[in-house]
Amino acid sequence: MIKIVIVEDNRTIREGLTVLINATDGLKCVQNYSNCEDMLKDLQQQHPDLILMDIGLPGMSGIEGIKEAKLILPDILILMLSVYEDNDNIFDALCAGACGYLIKKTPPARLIEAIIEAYNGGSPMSANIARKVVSYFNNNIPRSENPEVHLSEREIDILTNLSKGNSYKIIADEVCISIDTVRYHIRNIYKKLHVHSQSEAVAKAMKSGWI
Amino acid sequence: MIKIVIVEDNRTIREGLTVLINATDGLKCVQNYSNCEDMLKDLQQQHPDLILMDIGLPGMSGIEGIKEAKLILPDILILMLSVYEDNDNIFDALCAGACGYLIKKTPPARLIEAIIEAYNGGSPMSANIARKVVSYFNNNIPRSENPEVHLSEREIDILTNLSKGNSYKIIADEVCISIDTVRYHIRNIYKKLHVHSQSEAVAKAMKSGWI
DNA sequence: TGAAAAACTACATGATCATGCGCTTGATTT
DNA sequence: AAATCAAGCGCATGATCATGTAGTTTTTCA
Repeated sequence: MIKIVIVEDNRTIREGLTVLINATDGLKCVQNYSNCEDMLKDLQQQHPDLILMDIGLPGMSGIEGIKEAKLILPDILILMLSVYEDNDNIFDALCAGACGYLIKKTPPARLIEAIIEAYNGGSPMSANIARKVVSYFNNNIPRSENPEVHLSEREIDILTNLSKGNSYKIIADEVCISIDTVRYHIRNIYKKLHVHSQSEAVAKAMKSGWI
Repeated sequence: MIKIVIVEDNRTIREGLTVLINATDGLKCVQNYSNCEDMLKDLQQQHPDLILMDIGLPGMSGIEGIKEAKLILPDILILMLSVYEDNDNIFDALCAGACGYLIKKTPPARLIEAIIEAYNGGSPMSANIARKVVSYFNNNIPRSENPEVHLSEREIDILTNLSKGNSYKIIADEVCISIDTVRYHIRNIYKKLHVHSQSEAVAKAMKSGWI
């Protein structure tokens, strides 16, 4: 059961959303609010999984609300639901900690889908929102942690296996090479990453996004 | 009619995709290739709307291929179709000019949807790809999968030490407890996380944002 | 206050790891 | 054709780990 709270000043929309969510198996709207302040007061106690948040609100804006909510519950998922599609609002929301961004005319079925997607580790965005986010990368090149270090496919494969707790023997079987070759690759990984243990290698690889 | 070309070295996949696309109203695969070089030669003449591009290719990589293709047809839409889900490949692809990124196990129906979405100004991404892209903007700690699992300060301390490559002995000194106590804590960590090795524990802890 | 829970210490042992050295093979470069 | 290189394989060994059993001390809270 995914526990949801809604922050939306328009009563019709707010109540419509509540009904929609409660009509869906696996979702429950535990509370709805017309402003951030009231929501924040209850947040600790309600402990929802996800907040459906409007941006244009009386009092504290939705963007501010995200930041405050994240301070109280750092793992809370926040899905923006907004009429605005300008870059400023989109990027401010994402920077503040939103994990998805939908425009208000999103059809109900897609909205439900998006909530579930967010809960399962995704980042649902309306089509043109996603394009704007991707466009941020398209031209400029803000890459990256360790540009000169390059790990081969095999090496990434082996690191991934290590992160799953597989022993050399099991990795050898998994990847269909001998255990000594596993050792060979791990040696090279250690050299490239300047580490001397599995855990350190896995940690570094994860931090750099290789696995 | 959306004109598509495919670049994919695996013949089975390539032909499967071609059949899938041609079986869909409004889509047409005008040509398919097993490598970027051949595709680039024809690109000007074929003038497709969208390229479905693999990353791991013999010869020029998919990433390089994007850049070259964009030089020839700056408005071409490029949808990556890759087994890789690491940040390097994702962001390199997006920076090079891809407008979407799907993992290879995407079901056919979703793939068709994604092509149409891309054509209509969207940026289709597989769920966890989208999350990684969004995470670039927020310092979002990925939500812990097991909210009820609680690690003590000591345990997090020790996990952090492991991720830095410290041995039990060194951790013992660092934290000022005996090496057997280090073992004791690590046992408990393993139990809580249901793992049986340092690497797996570190991987899980990082994924859950504990360290 | 007294019992339970959490934290810590200790010892033992088979399994696994980190790393040194050396070999083969096929692909790429010169 | 020789040289270089990446990938794979093999052996050896001291170090380190994973886990079982068994205690003690400290904290917590009913």
